Amino acid sequence: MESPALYRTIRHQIADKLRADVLSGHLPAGTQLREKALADRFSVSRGPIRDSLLQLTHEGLLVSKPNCGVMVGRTLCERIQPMVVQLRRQIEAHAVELLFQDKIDIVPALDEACDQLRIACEANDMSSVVQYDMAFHRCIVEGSGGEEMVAIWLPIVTRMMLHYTRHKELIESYGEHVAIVEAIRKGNKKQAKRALERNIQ
Amino acid sequence: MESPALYRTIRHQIADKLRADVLSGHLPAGTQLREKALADRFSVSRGPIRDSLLQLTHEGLLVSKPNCGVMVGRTLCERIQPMVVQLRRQIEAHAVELLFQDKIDIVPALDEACDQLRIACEANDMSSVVQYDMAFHRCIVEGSGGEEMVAIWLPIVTRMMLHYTRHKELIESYGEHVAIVEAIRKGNKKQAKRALERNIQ
DNA sequence: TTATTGCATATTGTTAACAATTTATTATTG
DNA sequence: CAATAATAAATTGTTAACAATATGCAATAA
Repeated sequence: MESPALYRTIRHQIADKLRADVLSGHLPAGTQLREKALADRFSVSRGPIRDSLLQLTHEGLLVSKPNCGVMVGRTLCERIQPMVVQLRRQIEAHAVELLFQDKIDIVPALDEACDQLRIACEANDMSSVVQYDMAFHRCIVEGSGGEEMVAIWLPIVTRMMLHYTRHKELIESYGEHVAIVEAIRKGNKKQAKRALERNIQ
Repeated sequence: MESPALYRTIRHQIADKLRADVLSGHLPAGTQLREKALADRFSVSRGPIRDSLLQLTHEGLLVSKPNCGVMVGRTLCERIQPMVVQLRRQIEAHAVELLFQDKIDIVPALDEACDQLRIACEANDMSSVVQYDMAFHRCIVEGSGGEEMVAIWLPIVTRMMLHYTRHKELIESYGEHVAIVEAIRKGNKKQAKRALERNIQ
């Protein structure tokens, strides 16, 4: 899900763990997170914990109140939800456009993400499902537009992923992603965009 | 530019000052920022400085390399620039749609922002120009979709604002914003969207 | 009984010292 | 002289203690 060079800093590892906990629904909306408790749990001091909480707050998973700490954010406001879906579709469609335009091959990376997604789906491991679902789409965005494009895409997709309960059967999600990678493999741009649009809702 | 309750935490004040320095071009791209130097300059310890740098890194103004510190980011990659402009136009157009739909009145706030923008333009104070230009558009976005919409909009507009050198004459920028607020005041939705689109490029 | 005030507790904000890592310099060797 | 290795300086990462702020509870008054 992250850069190839494995995490160096503690804050990244902690942020990843907390992110998975929030996105998988293991930490319900409204849950208060205490710095001291987290510091004890991860066996570090409050410094790196604060860094992680600050990061997740910026990602939109946590909401902060000065001097009062942070809590897990609520699901995306319905008022702007349609616009958010539209923006994400547009970004990823544009990403596909760039990939085809510059003949960038990300199929191996997508296959890898798909495999991990399938394993997570079969194991009913929500935390991993969310992680690899995002990793799949991140491949597309990062491959086409680099970190700068990811930075714009991330706050949007993160908020959409807050409480991932769209699919009755997780394996359906896997199928949708297979369809996307197959279209890209065939070089069928239009079909790839359609498959993406179907997956993003 | 921020919430009505004036800043309580040091990191917010420092982040605001540094943000203005970067966006106005006072700190050129590639400039290395040292925690110790900033701590001395603002007469605080490195703790709040680190928080501020982390925040600005997430906003896209700074780029970080672990164990090596942060530096001022480069201007937006041309490859994705057209998409970014398109996304921002779409967000703010949607914001106008919501404002009209729910009859939310933000004209007084826009007038206020316009006044401050005019003063900054006349004084040729780039730092303030950028600040109040963003504040103007933030009124529209926050008024229609709240903090959640701002969080999605901010990474986009921040990257567009990196090195604000579009206008030969700053006062032209002021005029464009007056046109926007006048259209909204008249209740002319279409004209408001057109004026926004002209301003966003 | 209900609301309010004051106090005790808990939590975050800040600081300064220490540890680990990176960068720059200098010495050494082919 | 060029390239490399060892060393020194500077910088970031982390920790723990202290200060400021907010929360919860009990005592008091209306």
